Parts: sequence; structure tokens; C-alpha cells
Amino acid sequence: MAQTMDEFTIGALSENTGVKIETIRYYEKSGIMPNPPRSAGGFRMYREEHLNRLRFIRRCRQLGFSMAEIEGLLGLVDDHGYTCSEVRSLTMEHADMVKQKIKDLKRLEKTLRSIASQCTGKEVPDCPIIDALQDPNDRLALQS
Amino acid sequence: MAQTMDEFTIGALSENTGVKIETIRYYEKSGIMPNPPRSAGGFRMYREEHLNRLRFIRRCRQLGFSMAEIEGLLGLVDDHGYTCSEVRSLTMEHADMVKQKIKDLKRLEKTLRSIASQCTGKEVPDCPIIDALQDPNDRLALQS
DNA sequence: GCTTGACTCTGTAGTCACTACAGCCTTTAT
DNA sequence: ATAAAGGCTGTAGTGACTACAGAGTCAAGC
Repeated sequence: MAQTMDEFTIGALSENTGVKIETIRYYEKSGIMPNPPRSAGGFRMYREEHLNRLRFIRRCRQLGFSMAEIEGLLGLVDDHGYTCSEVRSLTMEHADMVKQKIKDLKRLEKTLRSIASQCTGKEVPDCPIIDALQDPNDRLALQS
Repeated sequence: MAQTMDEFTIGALSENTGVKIETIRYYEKSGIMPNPPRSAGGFRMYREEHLNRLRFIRRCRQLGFSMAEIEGLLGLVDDHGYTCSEVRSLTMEHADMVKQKIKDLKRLEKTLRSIASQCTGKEVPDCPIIDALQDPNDRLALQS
């Protein structure tokens, strides 16, 4: 494979970013990675710009942005030029969503530990968890 | 629809549990809800036992159990009889997973706020978030 | 008894963000 | 010249639903 200084195949791109080959092709198909030029034989040939873009995408995913949100961010960069404040507000919005999710999960953990603590731990087929889960009243409704 | 005291259609079951009709049918197809008896015309006719089971499933889902985990819990109840300690250990295991997820999300939120705080907020196309996200070095790697 | 309208039926396809595979082709090294 | 490694397309599967389309069923009012 003709790997010059500045052109490389999908495998190298994958290695350098930690994003699987199939996932890169999936990103291309769904439009957030561009169609790269091809070699004579049809291999995708990438350059540094692709590397940066894919790193950007990977980090956004690690940060929990959905692909639609990433498209939004990339749209700012690609099309109209962007302003720092636009990007910041998207990021803060996302941080708020994460905060809410943490809150929900904390409530959830509390509920789980609380019902588990009601267990006798005995080897008998009689468990407050099972009972509570089948209860018509919402005894287990997630409490704050 | 012949709604006697103790038999009701899928619509009523849905109303009483807050689980959508399509979802109930999906649960049936995937085996965690039983095939209910049918009316002469083919309508599913449910009884209180179904109501309890569906409530159980719904709460487990709200508590973040996967369908496979719920199958495990229901298996304990359905088949072999279960012991309180079995159920408790499944629940605690799940609580630990939730705890880990909270930890991850906290790290995530911290990172998001930290990169947003580097923003000037100016109306200029020059943003540390975008820069950082395209950075070859892992400046944004999720820090603890 | 008939019509109306609300309800239910099955089956298929779409969602999100990938992942896995089959069967073939290209590139590079020996 | 050939073998090994890597790449290609296209399709299907994951989990937990959701959204139809087109047909059939039920209860109530007239």
C-alpha cells in the first residue's frame, strides 16, 4: 500500500485514532466523515485533515455527544464558520444533560441499595425485592 | 370488548401500567411476557397475573435492568423457586454497575465544564474547544 | 340488524451507533 | 509468481423499542 508521508489507508487511520475500520466506514456512510479520495485499486486514502476530523469525532463520542450533536458541531466548523460562544453553549447544554443523568442514576442506586438492604439474605423463596416489584402500589417508585 | 371484572384487553393493560401496546407485544414476542389466552376474535385477554408481571418488568426497566437481567430474575421466580440471597446478589451487582456509570459521568461532566470554561465567549471563529478536539495530543482525554 | 368508530390484529421497517461476517479484490514482500 | 495481509461492498444482527399499513373485531346507538 502506497503509504507516503501524507497519505495512508483506513487501517492506519484506525490504528492512529483507535476507531475501528468498520466504524470509520459507518461514519462515512452516515455523512460525518467525507468520502476520501481512492487509490487506483479503490482503497480509501486519508490525509492529516481526516485524522483530525476523526479524532474530533471520537472525542465527542467519548464525551457523550450523539452523532446528531456532532454533526451540529461539525456543521458550525464546516459551513458557516463558527463562533466561540456558539460552541460553548452547545457544550454547556450537553454538560447539563449529563448532570441530569447523574442525578437520575444516583436516585436509582439509592433505590437499588435500599431494596437490597431489606433482604434477609436467607436461602428461602421469599424476598422483599420480588414482592415489592410485583406490588400494585408504587412502593418502588424512584424516590428522591 | 368483553371487559369483565377479571379480564381485560391490551389497551387496558397498557393504561394500567404505562407500558405502550407495541411494547407489550414486543415483550411477548421476546418471551418475557407469556402468550395470553385470546378472545374468539383473536384479541389478547389479560388477567391480574399479567398485570403484576408487567409491572414487575416495567419497574426493573426503570431501575436500569436489561431485558436479559430481567429474564434472569423472572427465571428465578418462574422456574426453580428462588432464594432471597440470589435476588439480592443480582441487585447488588446491578447497583455496582450503576455506581461505576455515575463515576464515569462525573468525570465527563468535569471535562465538559473545564473545556467550556476556556471559552472566551467571543463572537469570533476561534474556539479552544474546537482546537482542543482537533489536537493530536490527548489534551481532552477524560481526566479523573 | 346495521352502522359507526374505537380498538386490536399481524407483519414489516425504522431508530441509534455500531459490530460481524461473507466473498471477493488490491497491495506488498518475498 | 505467489502468498499473506489488508481492503472492498453489501448485508444482517444487536437492544429495546417505536411506527406504520392494511385488515379484522367489538360494543353501542339507532
